[in-house]
Amino acid sequence: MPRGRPPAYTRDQVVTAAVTVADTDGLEAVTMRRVATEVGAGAMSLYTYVPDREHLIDLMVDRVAGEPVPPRVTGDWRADVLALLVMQRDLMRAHPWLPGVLGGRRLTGRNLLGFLEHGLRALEPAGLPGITKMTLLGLFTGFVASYVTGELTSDPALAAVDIGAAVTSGNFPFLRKALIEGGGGPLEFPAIADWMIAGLVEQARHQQKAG
Amino acid sequence: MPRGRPPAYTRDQVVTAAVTVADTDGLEAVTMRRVATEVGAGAMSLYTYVPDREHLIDLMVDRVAGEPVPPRVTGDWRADVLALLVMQRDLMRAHPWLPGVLGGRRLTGRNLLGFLEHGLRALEPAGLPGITKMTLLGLFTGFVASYVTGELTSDPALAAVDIGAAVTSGNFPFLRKALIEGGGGPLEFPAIADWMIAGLVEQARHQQKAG
DNA sequence: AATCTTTTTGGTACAACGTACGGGAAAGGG
DNA sequence: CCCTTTCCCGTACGTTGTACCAAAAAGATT
Repeated sequence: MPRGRPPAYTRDQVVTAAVTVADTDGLEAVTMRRVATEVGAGAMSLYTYVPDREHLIDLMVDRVAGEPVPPRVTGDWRADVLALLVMQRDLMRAHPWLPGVLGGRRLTGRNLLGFLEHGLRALEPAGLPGITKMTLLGLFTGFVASYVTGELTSDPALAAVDIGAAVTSGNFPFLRKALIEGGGGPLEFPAIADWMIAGLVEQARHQQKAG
Repeated sequence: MPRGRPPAYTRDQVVTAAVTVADTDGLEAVTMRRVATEVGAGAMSLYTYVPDREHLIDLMVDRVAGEPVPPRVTGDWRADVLALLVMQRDLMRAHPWLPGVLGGRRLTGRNLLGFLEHGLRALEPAGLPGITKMTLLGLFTGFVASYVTGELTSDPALAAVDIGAAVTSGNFPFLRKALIEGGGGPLEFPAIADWMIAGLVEQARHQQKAG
């Protein structure tokens, strides 16, 4: 039987509140005080459930990583990995703060490790060293993150450019032309993701043979 | 002739100091007070040269983007873009804070626009709509950033995983196997970057035809 | 020469942040 | 009934970005 005063909240509540705040008001709104208020607790009470803010973000990542149910692995590694990346993309679009916190983050938590496990299982038939498979999965996820970041900035490149400066001065003729001319819808994610998967795996095989 | 009290410092000095601080102590060490101290000015004096910290980071990005001299465009778009990406990678390794701040940032500044211009010029012979070219360049840069982030975390995947938890519990057999088995050197950047460039451009062409 | 106008300097100050500290509260075990 | 353990959370401190303003330093004007 547990001794001492029983907890009034749970770690899950805290993480859930943090994710909700991040989803609605962005990651910078995830302050200890704000999350505590959302939970209904005092600010310092959070530290019973979480060692610090950085760790809380780790938990947020692992939380949302547990939302989607990964599709069955069929044995067709190319299709299986593609399905995984499509899932990752959907996840990042549902939680726009996710791509931004993924870089360089330590992989902790059951769900995140589960993601990795699933990817490794999907890549198994491709026949590569384990470390190489992990490297590839990291590259894939990074690619998805940067693709989604582009998507979320609403119009990948156009909106991100200080158009006035570019077009006014005559110093950027190609940029000027690219901005003026229209055409060319957005690149479809599944197609380019599929290409990436096949291409990088093939590359890894080549380098394996050569090295 | 300029009226009023003459400035004691320059915007360039401020940005240089900020970049130096970021290079040596990381981006989180780039505080207004710290940069001001480095310059030799009072903290609030920085606001004469820079509207706020976020803008200062924009300027830092544009500053380092002006360091390398882009190689000549030869007309072989595949090789030209590859040279550009190799240059980007070197730049990010020299300034490890760079990959982390690139996501979703507005493209401002002569040097950054120059980068884009150079990429567009290199991609010109590939024959694609301007917007598509810009989207591709964004994807390329994102890929380089995530590759370098993996590199800088010292061992792409291995170090990033909480090994103990994975191997101890029997829940992650594939992960366990991947961690135990050795082999497979790191993927060589130029090779996979080259593959990406060729593959994505080809994909974009296909989608252009279909759409 | 004296004053006015314009611009930069940097000290003071404030709100918001993460979080260390510690006293009080709430439970079970003796 | 008290002791031990655990949790709650108010107070407080150091650090952050930056608003505000008086003082300083220059050219322009009289």
